[in-house]
Amino acid sequence: MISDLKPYVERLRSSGLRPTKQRLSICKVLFDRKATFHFTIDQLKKKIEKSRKSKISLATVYNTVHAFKNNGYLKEISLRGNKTFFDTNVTSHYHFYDYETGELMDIKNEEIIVNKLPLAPKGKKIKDVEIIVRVANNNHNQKK
Amino acid sequence: MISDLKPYVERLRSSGLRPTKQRLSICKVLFDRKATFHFTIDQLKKKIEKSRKSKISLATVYNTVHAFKNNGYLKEISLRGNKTFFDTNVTSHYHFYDYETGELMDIKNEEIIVNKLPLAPKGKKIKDVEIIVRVANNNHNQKK
DNA sequence: TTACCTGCAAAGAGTTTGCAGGTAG
DNA sequence: CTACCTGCAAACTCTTTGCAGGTAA
Repeated sequence: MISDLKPYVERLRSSGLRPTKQRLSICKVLFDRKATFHFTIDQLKKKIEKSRKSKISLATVYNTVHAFKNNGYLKEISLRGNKTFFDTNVTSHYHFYDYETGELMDIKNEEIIVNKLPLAPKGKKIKDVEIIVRVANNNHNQKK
Repeated sequence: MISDLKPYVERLRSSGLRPTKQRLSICKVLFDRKATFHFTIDQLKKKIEKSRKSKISLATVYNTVHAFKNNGYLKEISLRGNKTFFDTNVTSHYHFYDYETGELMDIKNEEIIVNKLPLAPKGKKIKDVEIIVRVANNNHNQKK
């Protein structure tokens, strides 16, 4: 019943982090899953605490998540508002964002076809293209 | 040399706001221009204060900007990080975002062609599609 | 005169940082 | 043993709110 921790240790090491108990609990919540996981730091912290049945320091969650992001194990998503969202799906894909629920959903890469992209400003290069498709119920009023 | 204030008064009234001196200075900075203006509240406040040569309350800038946004005179832009950006260009268009300078630039609507969009989740309707094309110098390292 | 507005300051929300005691290697 | 890590709390940044005095209609 003990899950194999080697891949987590490896991800931590390659991100420049020592594999500690706390960080292994973070990894379990992040990477031991089939479906994509979209989260804010706060949501992640609560999930980890439920999973390990004890508190974890916010600072530890922050530094681990940021190290994973900087090493390509997590993606940060652009959203309006002042919360930072992360995504365990680091492959190229886009998102639905639901106004009412605040939920993010993946859109498979092949479900959006972009046929023309602009030239980057001179001296610059395109690094990535992010697409957010905002959805709401038909009767939803987008104004606050 | 006195610019015609009528259109500003109208925008304010139609947003449910009384035309006060402070709000007219906000309008001048926002709408008396040819090129698109992308800004954070803080940048806008500084610009207004330079333009009118006296302080303006942050609360006034916030409530006016939010009223304009809710009435379709300003657009809010999705970006990573915890700052809220606004755009005076409310027509359909997309953005370049420069990693190095933190600058936003408009992309004309016709410079991106999207040929396929996913179906919205059932019961939902697509409200808008936001595209951010991130650019950087060729030698830029995206990691922090 | 009444309802709304301004400016200030305090309160909130999210994120980052500093440090003393603890742990991995 | 040394360097790194954890947990806590304080500090920061950005945004929102409450309120007393002021202004538009």
